[in-house]
Amino acid sequence: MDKAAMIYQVVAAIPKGKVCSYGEVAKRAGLSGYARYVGHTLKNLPSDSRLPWHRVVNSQGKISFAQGSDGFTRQQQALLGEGVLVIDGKVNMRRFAWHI
DNA sequence: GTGCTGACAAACG
DNA sequence: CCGTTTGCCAGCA
Repeated sequence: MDKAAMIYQVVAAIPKGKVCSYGEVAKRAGLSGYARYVGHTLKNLPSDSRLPWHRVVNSQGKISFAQGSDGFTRQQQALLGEGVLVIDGKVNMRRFAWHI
């Protein structure tokens, strides 16, 4: 199984309305320490991919894009659309963090 | 092969 | 809470 494929599986398994950190995704994919690789993989996603990449944030619960950037806005809107509260680019991990 | 970069993370101060 | 430092791994020039 390809590493990228493992990451896709984990990201695709994140329930709607929940979020997960890059490090967590990497761990659940059996790729401990590959947090940065997860970011690299999501960045390379084809535009026609239906992967819920917007449910992945950094360990601080913040969107890993510069505020005001295109990616930032799209991710924030996608999360808000699922009922995830995003304030100042930060997600309330207490309520929306995904854990098995 | 070497060195820098990046949608990261954890530990410090 | 914020900035810095160190550790990580893959991709690219």
